[in-house]
Amino acid sequence: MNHFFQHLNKFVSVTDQEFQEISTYFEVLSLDKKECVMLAGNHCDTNYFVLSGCLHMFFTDERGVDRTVQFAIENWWLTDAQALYHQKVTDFNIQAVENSEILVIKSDKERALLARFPKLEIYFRSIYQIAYGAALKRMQYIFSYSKEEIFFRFREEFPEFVNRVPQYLIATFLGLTPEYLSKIRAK
Amino acid sequence: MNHFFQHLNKFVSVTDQEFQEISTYFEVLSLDKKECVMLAGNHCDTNYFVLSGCLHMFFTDERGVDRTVQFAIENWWLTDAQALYHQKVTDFNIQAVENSEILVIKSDKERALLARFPKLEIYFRSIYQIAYGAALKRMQYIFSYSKEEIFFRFREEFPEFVNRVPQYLIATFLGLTPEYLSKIRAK
DNA sequence: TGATTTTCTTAAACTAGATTAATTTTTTTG
DNA sequence: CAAAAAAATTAATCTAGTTTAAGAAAATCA
Repeated sequence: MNHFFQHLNKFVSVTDQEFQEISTYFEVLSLDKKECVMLAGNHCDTNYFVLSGCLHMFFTDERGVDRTVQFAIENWWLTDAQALYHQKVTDFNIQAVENSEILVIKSDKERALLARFPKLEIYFRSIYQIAYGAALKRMQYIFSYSKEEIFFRFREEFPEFVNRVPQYLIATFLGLTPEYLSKIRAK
Repeated sequence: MNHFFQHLNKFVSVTDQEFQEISTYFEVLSLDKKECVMLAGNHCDTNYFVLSGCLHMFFTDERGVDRTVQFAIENWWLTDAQALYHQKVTDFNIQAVENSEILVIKSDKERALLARFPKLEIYFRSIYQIAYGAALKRMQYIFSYSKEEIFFRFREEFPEFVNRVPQYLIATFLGLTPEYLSKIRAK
């Protein structure tokens, strides 16, 4: 919970007292590795914040292969932003990569929270702006470089990450097969 | 300008009087086809809103090929969100695909605007949330389908768009070569 | 500790899509 | 309208990365 308080305060000023009230809008949840919090086919009305551990959001493609579209480690928010915004059914799953502690907030609570503390709009605007910028950067990588280069640049930039997460998840996140990733690493 | 007023009012309530004041933060700019408003290598401190026409944001990859990462038509915002947020140099260009009318706002003005009208945080949070959601959806498409399928699905979903924008721009946006796009269309 | 499950590796055959290069069609412009 | 520039097509060649299939290593669990 403390992580979240600190993260909030990077973007807006929140007093201890305010945070006391803010935290009543959330639930804390402990997840075991492989446990899921969001399932394809369900209505998406929840947003998740990672206190510790690691989650990933993935979907199952037409041939039955799981593809990770987003990882989230400490201090990251994760949800199907589109489905959440439009109150639609999602076709993504969110699953714990490691044992994790997360904050959970339903979208009606989130709306109430924002109404009660308008300055948190600034916080969420920043979060989404950063996430959107990162997504465009990722597009740029995918279009710019060969798969081999994408992997090496990714490992360069996020070494802790590559050590922490199973290789085959990294592979689908970067858009290559585990076999090919294994091959290019064997140099 | 009217387009912008209507777009704002889809997300927050803004009176005519308020809008009068809001509009003083913006500049209106007319662009000829092919004209650029953002250039790789420059500091990114501006955000753009398309009133009419069409822009695209692209970068030049290592081999000198231009790659579109984002289109923007009427009622879309466009900028390098990451560079804007961190006040960094951008490596994207923004160029008019057609003759266009756009709104321009510098980031210091944008900050001032948000300070003056806090409810606009809601507007921008929504904009970025939607854009982020769309970016993840696009990742999903790119990883799910063959390039051939990506094109046909894209054309299915945005037919006006495909008719309006040169094919070779669509091609780099979808991550395939103009030659291959031409080939798969020839069926 | 041994058994089971999960993750990673290796190698051969195959193909979607890139590359190259030349030509045609369409659009723009003076 | 003719000339130039921009956009689209075609076809042959080539390769980065996938697929398939099987085995090895590591991690988990009872």
